[in-house]
This record gives sequence, structure tokens and C-alpha cells, in this order.
Amino acid sequence: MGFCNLGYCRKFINHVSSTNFHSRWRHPCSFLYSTTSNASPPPLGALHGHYFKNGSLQNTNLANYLLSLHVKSSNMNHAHKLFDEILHKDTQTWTILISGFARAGSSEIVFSLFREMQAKGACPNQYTLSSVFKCCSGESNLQLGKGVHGWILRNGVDGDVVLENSILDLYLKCKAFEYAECFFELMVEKDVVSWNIMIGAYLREGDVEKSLDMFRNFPYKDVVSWNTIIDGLMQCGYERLALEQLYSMVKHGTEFSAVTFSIALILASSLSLVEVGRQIHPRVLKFGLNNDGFIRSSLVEMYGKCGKIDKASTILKDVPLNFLRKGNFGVTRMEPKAGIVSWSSMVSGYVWNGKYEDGIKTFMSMIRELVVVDIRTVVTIISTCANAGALEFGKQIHAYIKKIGHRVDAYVGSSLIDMYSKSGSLDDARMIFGQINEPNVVLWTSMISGCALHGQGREAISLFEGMLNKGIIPNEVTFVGVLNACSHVGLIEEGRSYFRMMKDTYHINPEVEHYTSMVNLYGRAGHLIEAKNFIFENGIAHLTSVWTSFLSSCRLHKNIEMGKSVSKMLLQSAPSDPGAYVLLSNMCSSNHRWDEAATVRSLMHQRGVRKQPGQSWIQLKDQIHTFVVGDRSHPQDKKIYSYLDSLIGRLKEIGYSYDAKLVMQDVEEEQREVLISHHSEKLALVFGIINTLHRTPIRIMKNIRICTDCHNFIKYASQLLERQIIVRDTHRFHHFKQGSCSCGDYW
DNA sequence: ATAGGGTTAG
Repeated sequence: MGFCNLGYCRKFINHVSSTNFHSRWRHPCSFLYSTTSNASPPPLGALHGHYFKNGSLQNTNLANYLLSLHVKSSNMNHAHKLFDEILHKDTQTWTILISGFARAGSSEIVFSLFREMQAKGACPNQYTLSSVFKCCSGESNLQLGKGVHGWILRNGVDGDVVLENSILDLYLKCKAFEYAECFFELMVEKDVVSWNIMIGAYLREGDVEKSLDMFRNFPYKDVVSWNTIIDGLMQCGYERLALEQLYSMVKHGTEFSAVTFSIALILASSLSLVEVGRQIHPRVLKFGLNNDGFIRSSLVEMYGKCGKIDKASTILKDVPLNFLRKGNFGVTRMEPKAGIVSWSSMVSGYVWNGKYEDGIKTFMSMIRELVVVDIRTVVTIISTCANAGALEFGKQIHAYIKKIGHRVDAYVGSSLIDMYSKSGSLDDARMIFGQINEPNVVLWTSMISGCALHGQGREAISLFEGMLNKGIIPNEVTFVGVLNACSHVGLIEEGRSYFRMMKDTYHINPEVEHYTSMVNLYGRAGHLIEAKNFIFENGIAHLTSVWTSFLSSCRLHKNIEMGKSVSKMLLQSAPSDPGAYVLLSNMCSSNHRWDEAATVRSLMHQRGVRKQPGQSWIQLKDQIHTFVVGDRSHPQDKKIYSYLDSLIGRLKEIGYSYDAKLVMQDVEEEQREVLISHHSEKLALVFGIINTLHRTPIRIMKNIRICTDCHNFIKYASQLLERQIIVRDTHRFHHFKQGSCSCGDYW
């Protein structure tokens, strides 16, 4: 508490008072505008070159003005270049650049500039300092923040309410609550921002009562106060309460801001109040806010949730590709933060529509255009790569992180571990994990889940034990990983005891995922009775997912009677879920009960239930190639099919036989054999074989589970071709090598 | 120049 007393010394440092940021902001070149009021201003690049040539950059004021123009148009790479050319840098020069990078969220650059500035003997002013604090808050860099705060107190820099707010925010973001509360009490001048910071901080901590209390007792609420409380309540899971506040905001007469619209749209879609969302959309258009990245992404999410995918993708499609082009005057300019989000939502939107390729390509072109992409966005994209299983793109982004010199901390590391393990490279995931020594629960959980995904049950368990030894408290996600690990390897006893540990030692209430994992554990090991008892003992018989898992175990262990009774029940209670139909039909056909299988299929057809079309994809260099069953759309299709036919023949010679039973398709019976030999994973595999060098491992991703025939086929292929073949299905990875699979045919 | 919208693991 050494520097709790905020009696700033009134000693003015000369340059602080003499540097009036705002008055110099417009002044030096204003004549440019007055003479050409209607014409667009000359391109900034030309101005820059002009001044460079005639030596104007020696005039610091003029150079600063030019610098500020670059920063205002978010052209940070130009700004940085100009900055290097300015001969005599004053405090303002540094401040303009630093605040620009702070606004863009490039904290690392801000920190290094700040250090450089101090080393060069330029004295930071309150504007520089609030930018630095903003970055410290963003990165939760308490150490640096404290140091700078100490420096302020030692040097008696005159602070204003803005600076104090940024300090307050720093301590709250770093969870130094006692200190922050004391700081708040002692603030000489508090404004609405100070209150909003406090209210927001309590909500982040989940202290709804305290924040609501503060909010209600605060008479000078502005639109941000309302946004904060509404969004915070929503984040804390109090969606109804949030909606109430939204209504009182309207009653109160506070005008909506862009943020309010964005929050309201998310609220509407999370409460499934599609009508509310639809009412908001035209108002968004009326306010001209449809170019706001946040709002756009909320609209996409809302329409996506209510099944209007077309509408959502239209909203995405409206974004011109040069929307975010930064820099010159003639082009639409956006606030950098919103720009990054809009861009990021565009990438996510593509992914959400299954257009991984477009999404990641957009990212790559963005990197080329923007020098600065903040790390949060990068993390979002890494998780996109993880879900797409796009190893090559993921690697490029990993390289990009190295290039910009960002430290791989627990946050970034977790997403990289997830990306590598979901893309099939557990070794790379292990390598990242080995490089980070942080007792972070998410970090450890990603590694545990990665092992589980690859069937490395023992490794997952030893990681989990290691984590406990380090004193890291596991959470509910950790247990999902651990239980999955047990169920993939059939470690019944361990699974049971970890489930108990979760409830008794860590007081975590099991969620659907944990229950499903337990039912999976018992069921896959063939303990069907125990699985059934578990379901009833835990009162989870109303959950569709546990029965679906149970049903798939019935199929695995060929217990057709139990399977049938469960399916019947499922077809009644969840008639629109395709899972039960598919499983039941497959179970019937694999037991040669063709008629019953056909009945199930026609019932499904009658009820208009459609199964998710199976897709497989494989990445080759910069492209993802996607295949569906019987796909003829690929440019190499002739080559693929003829190779596939000859491969089937060669595999049959070494023992592969076509497995007739199984896998439902919405087609006539006689087409069955043809179809099965043209399953999407076979096409993707052949495409991979043709286009890569001998012995290169092949990685294939699938959006549904791999069928028995394909599993068998790939086993033989891995033997014949001496290739490692890695397949990711919805549940786990299969590593095929020399004729066998890492799952031990247990999936 | 400070606060609010998207942010890693199931």
C-alpha cells in the first residue's frame, strides 16, 4: 500500500503544461481544408513525401501533425515509418505514436516505445501515461503498471481524472481489489467513467449484488453505464435481469449507442427472442450502424441461431473486401477496434458457415495489409484453425506470432496446444506445453484434453495428477478432459473415482458433458447395465445426449434388443434428432435386419429429419479440399476415382473385404456398395495420396464419425502404402500405422 | 488520453 496516498505533488513539469495536445491537433495544416472544402483532401502518402523532400520534417510541430494524421487514419505502419524520420522528437511525438498503438491494442509495441522514450530522456505526460496504463490493464501487467505508478508519484506528474481512471482500471483488471477500492475512495475527482469502471469490475467478478447496488445508487448514469450493467448481467447468466434493465433503459430515455444495439442483439438471441432481434435490425439500419463490426457479428449470430443462415451470410457478404483497408483518405475509415472485430467476425462467419478456406485466406490477406493485429484476434483465429483442423494455416499463424515477437503465454499457448492437437499433431502440442511454465488451469486442461482426443489416456491421467501436485485447482472442463481420456481407453475404475473426486473434493456439479462421458465410459467398455443404472441413479434420463451415447454402445456391442428399446424412446422424445435414426438403422443393417433398417429410414424421411451430410477435408498447401460422398465436383475427380478403384483391388489382395453392413445413406439399396466405396474420407485419402510424396503422413478431418468400412479400409491402406494416416472424427483421432489404428478398434 | 460490445480448454 506504499503509494496509496494520491496527494499528487503540484510540481508542474514544464512540458506537461506547455504541451496542449488538443490545440495543436488541428492547427498547423488547417489551411489545406479551408481552400478545398468540397474536394477530398490530398492522399496522406503524397503529403508525407512532399514534406520529407522539402525538409519540413525538421519542423517538429508540423511533423507531429502529420504523424497524428497517420494515427487518426489508423495507418500505424506509415506512422511508425514517419516517426523514425522525425529528427527532433518531443514528448508529443512520442505520445502520438504511443497512444495510436495503444488504441490499436498493440501493447508490446507500446511498452517497448515507452521504455525507449524514457531511455532517450523524453518525459512522458499524462496522455502518454494513460495509454501505457491502458495497455497494462489489457495485458494484466501489474508489475509494469505498478512501476509506472511509482514513477508518477516519485516525479510528481500532475494527474487528471483520466489518468487516475486508467490507474483504477489497471488495479481492477489485475484483481487488486482492496487497493483499487481504497484508490477509488481517495480519488479527488470522480466522474461517470470512474463509476463505470467500478461497476464493470464487480460484474466481471460475478458480484452482481454489489454492482447493481452501485449502479442503482449512482444518479449520473450514461449510456455506457447501462451497457455495462446489461452486458455484465448477461455474462453472469442473469439474462432475464439484463432484459429488465434494457427495458428500464428505454423507459429512462437513454439513447442507444452502437454498443447497446450489439448487446441487445446478443441478448435477444441468447434468450431466443427472435422477434426482439428482428425489431432491432431495422433500427440498426436506420441509425446507419450496419457497418459496425460488432453489430454485424451480432446480427449474424442472431439470424444464424434462428436458422436463417442465408440472411446471416448475406450480412457477411455485404462486407466489401477492402472494407478494412487502412490509410488513405478516400477510403472508408473505421475505428481500429471495431475494424479488427468486424474482420475477425468475418473470418468467424466464414468458419461458422463451414468456409474455412475463405476465412483463413481472409486472415492471411489481412496480415499482409495490416502490420498490427492484436493478439486477442490472433487467438480467435487460432481457435478457428483448431476447429477447422487446419494445421498448415495454424502453423503459419504460429510463425506469425513468432515474427511479431509476442511471447507465448498461457493464453496463446492454450489455443496453440488446442490447435495442434485438434489438427492431429500431438507432438507439437506437447512441445508448446513444454515451453510454458505457468500454473494455469486452462493451459493444463488443453493438454489433457488433447491427450484424451488422441487416445492417450494414461498420459492424460498422469498430467492430471501432475497438475494436482502443482496445486492447480481443476475445474469442470478439466474433468471433461479427464473423463473423456478414461472413456477412450476404458479405464473404468479411474473414471469412476475421478467423477467422485470432482463432486466430493472439488464440489463441482456434473453437467451434461460429464454425465455423457460417464455413460460413454461404461457403455463402450460393454457395461451396458451399469450405464443404464448410472443414468437412472443420477436422474439424467431426460437428457437426449446420454441416451445417444448409450445407443452407440449398444451398436458397438451388438446388443440389438436394448438398442431398439432405447431408440424407440428416443424417437418419441427427440423425434427431430437424426442421431437416433441413424444409429438404429445402422444397428439393424449391421445385424442384417434390412427391412427394419428401411422402416427407420422411411420414418425419418416422413418426419422430415435430415442427417448431417458427411464431409471430409484435407489440407494441401494453402488450400482445404472438401469432399462429400460420391463427390464428382473436384477438378481431379477422374484421377481420384480411377486410383480409388485400383486401390480397392490392391487392398482386397492383402485381406481387405468390403463390409456391406452399415452406414445409412438417403439412397436406394442397390447403390449401397458403390456409395460405401466412395465415402468422403476415401476420396480425401486418395486425393492426399496422389498429391503428396511417398511416406508423407496424411491428415483427414471429418464432421461425423468414421464408419467401420472406412476404418478398415484405411488400416489396410496404411499398411500397403507405408503411410501414416491420421483421421479426426467428431469424437477423437485415429492414427493409422502399419495396418492398425491407435484406437484399437474401440470407438 | 480513461470505462462498455468479440477473447484460449469441453
